[in-house]
Amino acid sequence: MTQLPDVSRAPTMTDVARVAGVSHQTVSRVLSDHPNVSAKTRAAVTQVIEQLGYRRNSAARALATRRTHTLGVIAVNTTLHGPASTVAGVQEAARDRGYLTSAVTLRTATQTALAEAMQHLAGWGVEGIVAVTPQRAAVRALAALEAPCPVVTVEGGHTLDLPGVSLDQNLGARLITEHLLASGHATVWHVAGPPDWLESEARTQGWEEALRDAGAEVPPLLRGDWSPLSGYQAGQQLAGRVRASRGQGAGLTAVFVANDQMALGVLRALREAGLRTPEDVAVAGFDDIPEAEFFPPPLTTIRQDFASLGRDSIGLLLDHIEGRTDESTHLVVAPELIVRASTARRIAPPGE
Amino acid sequence: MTQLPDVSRAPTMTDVARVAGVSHQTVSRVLSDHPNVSAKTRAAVTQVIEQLGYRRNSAARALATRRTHTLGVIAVNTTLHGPASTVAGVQEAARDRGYLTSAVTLRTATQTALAEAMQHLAGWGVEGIVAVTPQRAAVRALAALEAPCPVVTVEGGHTLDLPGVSLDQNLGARLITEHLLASGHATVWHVAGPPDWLESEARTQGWEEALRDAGAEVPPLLRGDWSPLSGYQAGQQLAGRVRASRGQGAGLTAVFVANDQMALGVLRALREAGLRTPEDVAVAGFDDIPEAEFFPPPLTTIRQDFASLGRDSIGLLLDHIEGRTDESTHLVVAPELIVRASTARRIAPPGE
DNA sequence: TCTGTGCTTGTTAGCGCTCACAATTTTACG
DNA sequence: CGTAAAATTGTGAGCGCTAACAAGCACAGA
Repeated sequence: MTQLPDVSRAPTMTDVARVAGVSHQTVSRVLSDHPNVSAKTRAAVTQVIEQLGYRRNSAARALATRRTHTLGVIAVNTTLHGPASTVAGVQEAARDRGYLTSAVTLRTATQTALAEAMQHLAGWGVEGIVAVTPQRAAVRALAALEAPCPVVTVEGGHTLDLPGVSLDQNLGARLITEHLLASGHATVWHVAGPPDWLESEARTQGWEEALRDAGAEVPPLLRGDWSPLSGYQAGQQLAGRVRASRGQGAGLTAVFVANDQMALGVLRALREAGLRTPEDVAVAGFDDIPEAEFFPPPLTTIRQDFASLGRDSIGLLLDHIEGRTDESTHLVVAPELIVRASTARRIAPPGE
Repeated sequence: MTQLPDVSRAPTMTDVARVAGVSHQTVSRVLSDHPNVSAKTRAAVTQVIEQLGYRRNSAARALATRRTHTLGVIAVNTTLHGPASTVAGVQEAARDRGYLTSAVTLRTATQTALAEAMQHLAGWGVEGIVAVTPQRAAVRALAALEAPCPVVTVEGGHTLDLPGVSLDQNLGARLITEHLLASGHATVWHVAGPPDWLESEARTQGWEEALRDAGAEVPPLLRGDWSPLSGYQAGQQLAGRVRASRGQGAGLTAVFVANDQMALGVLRALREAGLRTPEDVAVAGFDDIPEAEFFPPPLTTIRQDFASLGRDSIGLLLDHIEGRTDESTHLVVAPELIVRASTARRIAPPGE
């Protein structure tokens, strides 16, 4: 019934104020939940806002407050499960905290590409950047760059003094290894990921430490490149060793594979070699990809909580932006061991 | 040597103007490549911009031009290869065209979730939205919503009158099917994806059409859910049929699987059943995921050019935003057949 | 020399919002 | 009741930029 202002463009705060019979500032107060507004006024304004379909202009707001409330995400390889989930987690967390995120996906993390991505984001006035950079080279390139805003890494390790958050890969590997040792295996073999990846290195380290702590023999390392094929090839080598090691001291009865995809390849190679899992060789993975539960047999693995990884990275970033902390902090998220059929307990260790 | 203005905050256009001895408007002209600026002035201004490290304030620009140059992306299931690549393609294309993108990832494409995502994006004044919604239900929900800006769908089919762009799934399926028929197979079996997915339906349709056009028998349909496990199960059924159909008219010698992941499962089931690929049964997939080339054997499949899918969707969206077209258009991207070892030509069709 | 045309530059007024402050009303309490 | 304190509301300026217009200048042709 009230007369509407010009329909040709989106209503402004002043339009709302005029219709509600208050000042534009009062409208602003209502919108930002300022305490000193009477309930009656607040209700009236809210009603007019609804009625006009008013929506705050974020550009004007950003100009006046000098805050864009926008964050940038730089990620490499977002087509893989891990990075893709992490980016999704970051975006969700940022959205919950009232920030807009914009993601830039890089094919390769060269310094040039990283610099360009930063320029792009800086041009839009992002207040902070989350960099999902699991490779050592990428983190190094990132650290060398002078950023126009705070930068937080995810899965970037804590070798350099960039603040960041990562999963406790080391602990995850220990959990897996200890679980296998506790299940009655004399030692645990390991198929690692590529050397430049921080995740890969930490998992290898955790595995080795767990073995040493338990006084178990440390078998030679096999290496893959995260792909199922490389796991398959490693699996073939392992199958050969199983036969060779039969009846000897610490036989090959358990394998910790650095990710689930490679584990898939290992499982298949073992199966083709006539070895049963877990009866002959127990196999564990890392990541808990959605398919892992349906592997033959269902895979024991480490679950990574990407949502909380995202939440923590955003929390850390906002701490820096809003000046709650100056030091470069490093948060670590605890992983969770998921035990499935591929590592069922050995009832009676045979032939030892 | 020139005196720098207050360092405590980022330099503004006026700062640049003062140092360069021109008006702020001239600086603005240089920045927006306006033709009527003398070479000398342009050079001087450019140099000062460099020197001060000046960067245009996008919020102020957006406020003055009433253009945010921001686009939204709404996607479901971005942890899968297809959607993840598509989103990356969209983001890259938008960036090339000078737009900022912000992505919202949904777990499930309910109408509520879609509406919330739109509200979020609308709050930041996005000028358009790209929705990556491969499920029929999601497109329907989207069409029912009244959007605050132009919306373009990717892989949303052209059933409803939303403009969009999609891969020619039908053609892809035909290419695969015709390739198999041309290789000497009497007919081609099919493992389809879940029924609610538009991609799945179009692939099934293309397969069926190609068979009918060639006058080939249309075998019963098997169905999976995109996962390797479901492919494995379908593969087991297929293996059973192979034995049953030996020596009969149109035997089971070729299978078109609706995506590469399921094809992986099929390959394994066939292998376990003692059947060789491609000698006994040829297998083809769809998507060309990075692993497909390394499957045992390397998989014949359909490559989807996600980058051009992204580029086209952004092109279409900007056409709508900038008023170059009013009608809802639907673009279709042609797929590419990648022939690999899994469908090697049959030299002499045995036993027929 | 004068006028007209095109090129180059400067001036002014907002875009829609928030901040700091001022003005007004209400409430509290001696 | 009166007055101080608190709560509520309004006013003006300005965030950094672009659009529209105005002004200055050089150069051509009459």
